Amino acid sequence: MLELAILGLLHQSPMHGYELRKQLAQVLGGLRSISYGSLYPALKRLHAAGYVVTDEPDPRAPLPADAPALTGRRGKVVYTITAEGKERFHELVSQAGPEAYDDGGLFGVRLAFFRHTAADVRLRILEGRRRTVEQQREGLRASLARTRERLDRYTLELQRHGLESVDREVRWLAELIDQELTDSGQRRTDGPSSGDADPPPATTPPPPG
Amino acid sequence: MLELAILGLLHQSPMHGYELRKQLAQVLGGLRSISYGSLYPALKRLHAAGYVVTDEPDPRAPLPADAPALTGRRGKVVYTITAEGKERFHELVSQAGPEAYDDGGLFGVRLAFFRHTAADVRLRILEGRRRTVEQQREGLRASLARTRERLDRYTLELQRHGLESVDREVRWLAELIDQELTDSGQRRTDGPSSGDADPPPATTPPPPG
DNA sequence: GTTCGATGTATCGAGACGATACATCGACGG
DNA sequence: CCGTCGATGTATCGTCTCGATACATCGAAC
Repeated sequence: MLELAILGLLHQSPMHGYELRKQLAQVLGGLRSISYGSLYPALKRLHAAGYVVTDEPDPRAPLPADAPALTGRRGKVVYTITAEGKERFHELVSQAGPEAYDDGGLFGVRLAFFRHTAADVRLRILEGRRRTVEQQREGLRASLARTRERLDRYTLELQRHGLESVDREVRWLAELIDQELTDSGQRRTDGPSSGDADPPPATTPPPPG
Repeated sequence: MLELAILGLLHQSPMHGYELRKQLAQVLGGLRSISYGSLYPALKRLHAAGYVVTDEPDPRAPLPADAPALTGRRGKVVYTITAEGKERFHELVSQAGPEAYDDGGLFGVRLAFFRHTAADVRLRILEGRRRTVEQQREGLRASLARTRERLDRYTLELQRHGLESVDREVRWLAELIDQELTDSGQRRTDGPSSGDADPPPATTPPPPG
């Protein structure tokens, strides 16, 4: 999951780990943050896989009193995405299977980089996510109906609030899907409207008919 | 976190790991489930600490072709809470510090066992949680206001939905707090109403005055 | 009588987390 | 001129959780 997020951010511009973490927290909605204990190992993996390069030959060497005169040198490492990394990113961003939406966290990251995702893939992911969450909702509803008598007030409130959250997510997804359909419907009659979304990376499905 | 949940369930009746997992999923609201990879190690820890006992002398011994004739014996393990376990549970359930509400998951578990928690602790936890979530909300609001121009439609929607969720949680918590206050206010004029909540485990703060 | 799904215990490797250590930097005040 | 404070910055450690998986038993359905 981190892999996608990091590549996505580096896709825009090279960055330090520190900056990466801040942007990540921002993209993830401020709730989901990311710890260094996850970030640096992830960067190491990406580096080992050749998806990113660093501007320092070996960031590990602590320059052991050999060249202390060098002012600028103090371990800062800028990570830059490679061609392979970009390829990998587009590969990840084009996956439309259950792995893309079954987990809420990953889905969030996917959504955050939707402007790099083809329109048909976007639609399939949104609909998959909706199915998943709808099933959650039904399970929750059933469980609540079955046990509502035996539950004390607090557990009941907890379940009720959880159910409402899931319900809201379903409605939210429905809105997003509607927007997608509307957009792709009026694709040629009207220029795109909001934000800085890329000109859709092609692969747009033919308008219904 | 698991520790509290497991002890809380075993507090009601002894159980198998399997059953424990199902009940856990139910209590946790159906969204947050728990995997065996967490459950069994947790049980092992609790067993090592003396908080639970098993009905099998050593569940590890696979009876290696020694006594295969024994029909009933097939590794089922029933876990029962001990006196130390109950003590530990009440200790955990009485903590009112930030650790009780800063993490949403743990807070959910705490809420699920609120009927074992003293009224004043309940109130402090609810208010602590509200503060935490309110701060999250403000951070989110500020971040959204600061960056709303630069965000594409999808990221914007993501943030908006996240903010709304947090906002809803704040309102929900406010309702719960109101109920707590109302209840403790009319404590002697009216019998308790809903669910099977235990008669409050004492430690009720004296009515305001 | 056998195949199937629920029940049931258990471990493995991958990876995420919080805490923490360490180092540099600019700014602020004594 | 010095100290220290908070932001920036890299990195690791131990602990925990997860998903996947293996294995075994059981009742019922076919």
